Amino acid sequence: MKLTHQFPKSRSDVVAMFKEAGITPTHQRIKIAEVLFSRTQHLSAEEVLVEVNEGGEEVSKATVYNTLGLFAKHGLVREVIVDPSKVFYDSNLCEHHHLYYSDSGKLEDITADQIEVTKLPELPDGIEIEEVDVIIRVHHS
Amino acid sequence: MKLTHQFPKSRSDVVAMFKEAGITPTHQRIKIAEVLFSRTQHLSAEEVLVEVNEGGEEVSKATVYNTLGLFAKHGLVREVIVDPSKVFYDSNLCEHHHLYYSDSGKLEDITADQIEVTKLPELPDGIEIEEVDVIIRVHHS
DNA sequence: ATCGCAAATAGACTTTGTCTAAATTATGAC
DNA sequence: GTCATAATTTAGACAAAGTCTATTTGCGAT
Repeated sequence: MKLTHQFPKSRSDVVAMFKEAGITPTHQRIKIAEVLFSRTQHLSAEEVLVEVNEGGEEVSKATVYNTLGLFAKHGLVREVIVDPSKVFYDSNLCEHHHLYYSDSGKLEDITADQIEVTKLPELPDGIEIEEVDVIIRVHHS
Repeated sequence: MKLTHQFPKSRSDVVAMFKEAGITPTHQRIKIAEVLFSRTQHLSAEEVLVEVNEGGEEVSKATVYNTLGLFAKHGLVREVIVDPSKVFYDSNLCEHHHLYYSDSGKLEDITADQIEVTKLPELPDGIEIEEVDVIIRVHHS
């Protein structure tokens, strides 16, 4: 198991991640990463904004959005699109899928070994797979 | 193959669908359904609004949103959540999955026989599956 | 130290979607 | 048919997520 899959990540873990990804470790980015990687979780941008600003320091909305986008671009977090009203940022870096409770809006991880996708379609030349998302939408009966 | 899987659907097909679902067939709902079921396609609410109002008659924004939500609730269309900025309404009633081009925003169907999900996780008691979505996110390389 | 550039910021703006209160239309009883 | 009632539609105000712009800040290289 890689260091980058341990939780919570310390400030130095985060900075090491940034270095590996070629991301300049600014104060704000480190703060946001510390919030995200305190444990495996799914946070919306708004939730990150609130949590980051709970202490005294201020991080602006624009920076939170920019930074989450930057992290996603570099594979440090995963954007999970299940709720039409907002994007979730998932700090779980292991391969996995999602269980979405449409009645409560809650999102849970499903480890990769619990789902098997055995057949995928042939794709045209020049088309590259980014990700195969499996989302199980459930509700309380 | 059921009648309800033929495209395009005529006005009377649409009215029959409504009857079966217990939906009052108003003028506006019929118009919206005719647009949706002219062929298998993925339309956003905005696109439906524009298309519906291309002729002379007017259907309001609120009605389009209400109606699409109503159709989705009764299983006449499927909400596809792949793009964080808008919901797609899918008129394809057969079981299938999706291919999403993240660079162009284009959405394509993948027939059910092209993907095999052979293993699903055990779910807690009292939890009911609504839908298993498989989304293959791709881009041009 | 300072120059230059990347990053951060406030706040206006856009877009998607929701809500409300009023007007219209359909429905059922008679 | 006509009335009362309920369902549906509507315009426009509103809300929330996210983007954009112009300005400021601050770090890295020299």
